[in-house]
Amino acid sequence: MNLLNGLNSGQEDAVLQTDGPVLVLAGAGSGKTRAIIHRVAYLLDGGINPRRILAVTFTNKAAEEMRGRAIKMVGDVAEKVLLCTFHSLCARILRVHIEKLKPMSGRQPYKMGFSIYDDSDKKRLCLSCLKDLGQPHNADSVKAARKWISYAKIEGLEPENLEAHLERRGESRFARVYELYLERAAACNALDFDDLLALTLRLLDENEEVLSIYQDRFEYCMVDEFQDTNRTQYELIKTLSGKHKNLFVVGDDDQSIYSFRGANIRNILDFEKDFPDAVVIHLDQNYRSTENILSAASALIEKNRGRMEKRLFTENTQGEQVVFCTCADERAEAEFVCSEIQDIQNGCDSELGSIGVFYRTNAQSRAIEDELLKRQIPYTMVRGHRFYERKEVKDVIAYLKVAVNPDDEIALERIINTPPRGIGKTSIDLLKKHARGSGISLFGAVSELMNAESVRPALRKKLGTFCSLMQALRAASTAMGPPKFVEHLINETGYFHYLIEDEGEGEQNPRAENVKELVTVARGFAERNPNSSALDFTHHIALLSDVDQLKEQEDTVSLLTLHSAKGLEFDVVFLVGVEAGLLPHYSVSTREQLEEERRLLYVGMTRAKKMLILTRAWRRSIFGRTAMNPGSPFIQEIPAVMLKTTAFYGDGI
DNA sequence: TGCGACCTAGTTTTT
DNA sequence: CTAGGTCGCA
Repeated sequence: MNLLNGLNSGQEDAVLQTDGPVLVLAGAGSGKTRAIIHRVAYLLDGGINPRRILAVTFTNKAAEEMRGRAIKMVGDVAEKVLLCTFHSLCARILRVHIEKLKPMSGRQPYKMGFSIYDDSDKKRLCLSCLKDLGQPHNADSVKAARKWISYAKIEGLEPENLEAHLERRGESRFARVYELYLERAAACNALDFDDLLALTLRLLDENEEVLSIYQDRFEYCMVDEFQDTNRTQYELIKTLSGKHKNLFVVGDDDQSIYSFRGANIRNILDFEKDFPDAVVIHLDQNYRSTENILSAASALIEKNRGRMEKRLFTENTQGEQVVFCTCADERAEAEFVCSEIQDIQNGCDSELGSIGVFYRTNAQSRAIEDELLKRQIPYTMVRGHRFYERKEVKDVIAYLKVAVNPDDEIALERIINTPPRGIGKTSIDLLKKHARGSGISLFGAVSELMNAESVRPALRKKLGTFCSLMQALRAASTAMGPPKFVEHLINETGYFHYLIEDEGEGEQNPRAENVKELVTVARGFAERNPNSSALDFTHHIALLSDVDQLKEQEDTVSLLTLHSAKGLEFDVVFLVGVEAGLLPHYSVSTREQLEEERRLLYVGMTRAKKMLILTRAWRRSIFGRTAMNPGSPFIQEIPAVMLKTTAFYGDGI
C-alpha cells in the first residue's frame, strides 16, 4: 500500500520530512489531520517502534480518531503510538515520577495518588485562600485570582515574580493569594490543569534521569493545533523532543481562538526563531469548501493585521452564494434556520447530520432549541461537561478522590457531611482550625479529634465512624477495579440510599440514575483500560471533555458554539447572531481581541462545505431587555458580490 | 441543618 | 430572563 496515495505535494513533504524540526502552516480544510495520520503511518511502515512516536492533540476525541485512522492504514501497530493530549501525557508521566519532584520550600511534597483539580475545584480553593487571607472574596476577586494564578503558572512565575509583575497594576495582593494557593494545593496533593504541564516541565528540568527516559524514548514528536498551545506546552514539547530533535508542529495562526486561555500565536513565530533550520511547509489548498465560501472567508480574514501572509485556493466548484439574512428577532431567526433545515431535509440532498448551527454564546442556543423542538427536528447540543457537573456525580467522584488521596481537602469537604452524618459547618470549622493550627491535613484532623478529650463525645463518635468508613474505602480502592469500587462506594457510604430514600429508584429519580451511569462509565473505562486503578479512573474523568464522549449522532442537527466547532466540518452551516455586540462580542476592547473575534467568525465560516448561511436579528432580547444590534461590521468586510442578502420577518414584525 | 426567598451577574473554555 | 449563590429564618 502506498502511504502517499492521494496526497498533494505539500502533504507529501509533510509526510516525508521525518527528520529535524518541521513547521506546517496548514490553512483551514487543507488536510492537515490527514497529513499527520499519513506521517504516523509512514513512520510505522518504516519500522519505527510505535512507542517512540508521540503525537499530541488537543482533545481525547481527536486523538482517538487519529488512532483509529492510523490503525486502518497500517494495522494494530498504531495502537501503541502515544497519541494523547498534553494534559494526559503529563498526568501519565507524573503518575510514575511525581515523587521525584523537589518540594518547594514551605510546601508539602507531591505524592503518588495526586488529585487533579478542575476549574470548580480551583475556584473553591481560591475562595478559601482569599477568605483566610482576609481579602475580599466576591466573584470578581475569585475570578481575578484564578486568572493571575493561571497566568503565573503558564509563564513559570513564582509568587515573588508575580508580585513584581502585579505591582505595576496595583494588584499585588494576588501574589499572596498565589503563594497560599500553591501551599494549599500542595498540602491537598492536588494539581490543577496548569500544574500538570508546569510541574512536568519542572520535573524534566530538574531531574536528568527522568528527562533522559523521555527524551530517549520520543524519537518523533508531533503537535496538532499548534496555534493554540501555550507557553508551557511549547517548552514541554521542545524539551521532550530535545534529544532527537524531530519535532513536527502543525497549525494555522488564522484559527487561533483560545488566546483568552493563554494560547499564544507567538509560539508559531518563535518556532522559526528557535529552530532556524526548520523546514516550513505550507498547505494552502482547501479541499473542504466551495469557491464562494472560501473567498468570502478569505476576504474576511485578510482584514487581520497580525497574521502570516497566505492565500488559500480551491479547485472545488463555485457553489452557491453565501447567504446573509436579517431576521426580525431571535425567534424569527430560529424560524428561518429551521425552515431552511426542513427545506434541505425535503430536498434530500443533505442529511440532518451534515448540518451545523453555530453561535457565539451558549445562551443563543435556547431560541434555536425551542424552534427545533417545536418542529420536531432532532438535534444534538454540545455543551460543556454537563454530566460531570451534576452534584450527585461530583459527590461520588469526591468520594473516589478522598479514598485515593485523603489529603484532598476540597473533595473531603464536599462529602464529609453528604449524606448528612451530623458533621456540620461548625464541626468542619473546628476541624479546619485544628488542621491549620497543627499543620496537618483536614483528614488528619478528623483522626486526631475523634480521640481528643476536648471534643464532645457525640462528635467524636461521628468522626470515628466517618474515619473508619474512609479508611475502609481507601483499602477497597486498591483491592478492586474501578466499576466494582464505585458500586461498593455508593453503597458503603450510604450515598445511594440517601439519593433514593425520598425520590425512589428508577426512571423518575434522575440523580440515582446518574450515579448508576457513573458505574457504567467506570465499566467502559475498565474494559478499555485493563488493570487500571481507581486513581487512573479519577484522572481519566478529570481530563475528559464532553466533546470526547459525544457519540457520533447520525441523523441530528448539531448545535455548537463557534469555539467547539473548530476541527469539525458540515455540508451546511448556519451561523446565527452575526451582529455587533455578539460577534464581535460587546466585551472586546482591543484590536487583538477584535482580531480574535474575526478569527472566530472565520473558523465558523470555513467549517462549511457546501452552504453557508449567516443570520442576524434586528432586535434580540438579552437579559430580559431588548437590544437593537446593528449588523456585524465583519459583514461589511466581505465583498457584497459574494453575499446574497435577504430578510426574514416571520411573525416577529 | 435545611429550605426557601432574595439578589446578582451574565463570552468563549480543547484540559 | 434565569440560574446559581447567599443569607436568614424555622
